[in-house]
Amino acid sequence: MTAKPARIPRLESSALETPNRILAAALATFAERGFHAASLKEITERAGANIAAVNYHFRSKDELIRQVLDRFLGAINSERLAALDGCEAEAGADGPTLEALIEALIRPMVSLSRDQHDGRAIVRLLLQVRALPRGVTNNAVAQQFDPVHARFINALNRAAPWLHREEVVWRYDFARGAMMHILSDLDPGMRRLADLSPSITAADDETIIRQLVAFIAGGFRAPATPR
Amino acid sequence: MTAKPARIPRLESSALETPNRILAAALATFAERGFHAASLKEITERAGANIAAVNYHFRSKDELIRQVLDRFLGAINSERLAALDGCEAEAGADGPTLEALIEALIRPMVSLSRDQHDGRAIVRLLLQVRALPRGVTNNAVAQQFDPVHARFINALNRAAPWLHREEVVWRYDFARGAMMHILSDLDPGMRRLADLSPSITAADDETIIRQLVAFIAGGFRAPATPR
DNA sequence: GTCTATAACACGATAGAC
DNA sequence: GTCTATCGTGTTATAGAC
Repeated sequence: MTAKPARIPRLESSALETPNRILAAALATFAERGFHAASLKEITERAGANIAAVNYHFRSKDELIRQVLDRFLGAINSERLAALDGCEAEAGADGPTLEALIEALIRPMVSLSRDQHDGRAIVRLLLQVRALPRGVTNNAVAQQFDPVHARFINALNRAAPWLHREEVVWRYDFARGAMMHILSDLDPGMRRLADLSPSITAADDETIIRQLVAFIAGGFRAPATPR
Repeated sequence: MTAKPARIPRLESSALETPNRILAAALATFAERGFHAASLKEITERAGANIAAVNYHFRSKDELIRQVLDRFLGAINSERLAALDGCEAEAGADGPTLEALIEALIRPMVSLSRDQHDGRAIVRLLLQVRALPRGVTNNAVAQQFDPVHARFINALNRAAPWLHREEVVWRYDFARGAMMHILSDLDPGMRRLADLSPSITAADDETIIRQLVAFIAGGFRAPATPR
């Protein structure tokens, strides 16, 4: 048996990081063209990798999709949970206020979707998952979001004791819808629909958050529905 | 010049209605697979037409997309405008209440998206347009919706005089987001995300509308944002 | 107006050299 | 781990017979 040549520990990070570059390129391309229309050719070219690299590092295009969702959705949700932990720690025995909870829910997504390069991409991906339900994407998103939803619903249930738990779930869903909708309106590719009011198109993060919190808190404060 | 043979008025409606059957099949297929992944082959097969029929009756796939959007979005919006006319006629000199306006906005979309076969398809198409902005689809949707938005914003502005017009626009946008989001959660292909609360999944139209109206009206009644 | 046939090309996946 | 080459299949669009 011949001795193998001693393995030199890799210093060239480029090799090890090829999968990361592919993930980043895939995020951008999926967001621009959609999961289906985005081709592995374009993704690998953007990543500076060979077209066969996707099948080597990930098993298939579907696996790449799953890993993109896992990686980039995880980031927002850990921020949201950290914000929730933070406002629960600050709050007294009664728990956080409605406004504090709503802000913990929406601020990470709003600011991510605006100052980070990948932010708008993530919003588009989430909308794609809803617009074109598929097993792969539904499962990846649900796995990332379900624990977050459960914690926020519990906290909101405490902060809005005049509502039954079911009604909290309805309103929590409405809140997320309001947020996702305005974020997609503020997407430059979508501007056409927000043109009704230029002051919205030009709004900064804090204005968006203030408007969202006011509306959502008002929605939660509405009296419980009869029956 | 030789006389043309007298033209017999067409009795076989099948020939004249091929474009209609293609439009219906296209709506369903676009909703299931997305604008890009939906192939003309599948669409024409569903319509019982030949694959070349799309290029004969419509110029291209993009033209087919535009005509599908024009045709099916027009239906909802005329219903919404009719509902708005109706509640403005009933109301006194002060104009309709907030709740009446909100219901005029959401009821047509909610009930269409549930009892009609094409309803869920239209919701998915609208989400697709937001998730993957493209010139063709953006323009078609904007052209259909802009006049409706303008009228509702004016009416809501009257019914919520404690808000500046800009703030009405924000909240109008949030309202539509809440509606679209819950409708997509109730899409059977999407169930996974609404599993948090089985009572939501099983809700009927009136419950959905009642919950939406309560939340949105609460959101509009929230005090104006400082500044 | 409907059909068949085909042109012209893009895709994901993989085998095998390096 | 990276590359080239290729297989098999899918796509839109169109030309031309009926």
